[in-house]
Amino acid sequence: MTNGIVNGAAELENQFASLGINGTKSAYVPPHLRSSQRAASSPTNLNPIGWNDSRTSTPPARGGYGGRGGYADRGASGHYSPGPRRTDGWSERPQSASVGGHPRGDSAARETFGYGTWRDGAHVVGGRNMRLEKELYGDATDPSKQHSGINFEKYDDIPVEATGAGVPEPLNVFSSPPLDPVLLENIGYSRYTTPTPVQKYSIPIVAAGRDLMACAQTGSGKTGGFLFPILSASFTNGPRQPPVDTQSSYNRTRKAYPTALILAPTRELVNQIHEEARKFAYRSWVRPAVVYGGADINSQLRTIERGCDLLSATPGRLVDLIERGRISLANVRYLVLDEADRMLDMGFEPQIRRIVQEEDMPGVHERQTLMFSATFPRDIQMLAKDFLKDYIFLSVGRVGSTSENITQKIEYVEDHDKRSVLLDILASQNTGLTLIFVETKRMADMLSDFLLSNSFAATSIHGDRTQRERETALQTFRQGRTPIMVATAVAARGLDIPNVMHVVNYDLPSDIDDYVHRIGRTGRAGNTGVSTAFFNRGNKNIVRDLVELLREANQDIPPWLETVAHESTFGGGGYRGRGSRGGGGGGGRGRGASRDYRPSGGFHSGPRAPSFGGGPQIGGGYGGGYSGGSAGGGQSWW
DNA sequence: AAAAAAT
Repeated sequence: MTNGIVNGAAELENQFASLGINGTKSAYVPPHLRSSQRAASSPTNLNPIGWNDSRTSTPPARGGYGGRGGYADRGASGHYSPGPRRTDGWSERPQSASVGGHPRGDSAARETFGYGTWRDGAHVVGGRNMRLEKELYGDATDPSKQHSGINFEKYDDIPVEATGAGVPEPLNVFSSPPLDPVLLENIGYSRYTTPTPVQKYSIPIVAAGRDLMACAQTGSGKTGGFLFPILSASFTNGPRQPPVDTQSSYNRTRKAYPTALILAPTRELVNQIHEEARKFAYRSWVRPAVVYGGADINSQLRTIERGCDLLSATPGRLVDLIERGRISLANVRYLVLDEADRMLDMGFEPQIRRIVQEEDMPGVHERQTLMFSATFPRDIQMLAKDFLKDYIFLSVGRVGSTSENITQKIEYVEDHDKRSVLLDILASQNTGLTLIFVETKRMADMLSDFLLSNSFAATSIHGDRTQRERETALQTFRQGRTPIMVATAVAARGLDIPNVMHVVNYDLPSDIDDYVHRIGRTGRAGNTGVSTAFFNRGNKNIVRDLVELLREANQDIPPWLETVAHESTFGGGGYRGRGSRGGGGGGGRGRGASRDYRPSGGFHSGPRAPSFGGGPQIGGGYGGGYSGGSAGGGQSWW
């Protein structure tokens, strides 16, 4: 219900207390008083040789931060917009600290306005910047900033299985160690109180230097699950020395050498990850950056010039920038593949393999690799085999559907009745955001036009809209200015939009995993949500999985739906398999496939991880049985 | 079949 969004300083204090920031001994010391202390007392060289970064050892080397207009020129949509125009174009040089003529162009000012640096083997933490804090974290009343970091009591029920050799103990509170104190503060500002199950495991796993393969859905806190340990280690270890690049001596343009690379399938998703990264990198030396297609490449080039330590990217644009010689992966120490199954579905495998295996990225033993995927079919297993080493497999139970905080309704609606039924639904509710999923881009346009013409403030998001339109749509939806958004699959996964009260599957997907992801846009952060699906004869292919899912989630199942499920199971027309990927063997099934196929440590085969959720597991469910197949003329119930 | 993603 109430998701515990905090208000006021008292509450914030509580949170700090629960974060262990007060420590066991002394009272809370405000960060701006602590930073000098820390810098002074921090051990001079914790790091292996080669981690000291010449770029940051002289203050102006990262030029541009003070010289730009500061943070204000980051658009409200969250991505960087071009800073004030420079007359000298690209040729900003270290000594031109005052380039742009901004009054805050000196290094001291730079470090006190929310940005830290790394100097002489020590982390020099930046001072607080209230304006930036408000932008990053909002305040307790800003609904568009509310986040699922809060109120995770519900999440304690979510089963987690960690398998592999030497699984470290999970971490039950955010604490230092293992987390860097600066990160802990930022977690506090973000009003995260308790690690989610995936974070409880991923933090110690990554902190121990291990690779990770995690089957977890969005809403499980997996973004924090990889950002926290990566940023924490980065804060502590400092930057890496960029390799000597022969080009740079005669090339005026600088090349970016990120130490962490995060790949994700959609532009909005990388943007969202980037925004999270900005929150947690606050006041540290780490400069998060983001690149994706559809946006002006030149402004992206300028922003990565200003710092690109943790890069979130869609594969296509990243390859482009590598080809242009503007990004090198030689310094990558952490690689994250988010929504890996989705990326393969979208045909990114060649580009991903190119990025990971055919460019200058360090090999699997020289980096840490984390893969996140909702499912673990054969092709993801292959990817894991190639990209990971001796990884720990983490399986996190389904969040949205099994935790029962989403009420799922299935309505029988013929196609030609959908519009009017939708109007009825929208008219009968008055608060919260409604997200409507359709199958085609054309339908998304048509439906949002229709809603607008019926005086509903609606917008739409799909791949044929310009990136600017997409971002505007998302923004106005988040803010509640257009509380209805019609979306295609582009918005099905990963997007974290607080306060989505209702998800309408105007068109049902044919893949149950897509359905799970879609309804997972509501009921987040322990809130309750409602989902309504319009079902008709065109959706027979999902009915069996759907009924099974509803049953698992203790939802009411309309009797007619049971009938359809029964008919489609035994009456022929059996829907086989799940689309393109996977192929048989161990992996085929969506939910059943999210398990470690490796044996304990060695390399025999056979599933090992205990299962949860009660669904059929590998080899069960679909495999045998009714292979009768699609022909079998069995007539359906209608 | 559609969607997404580099131009």
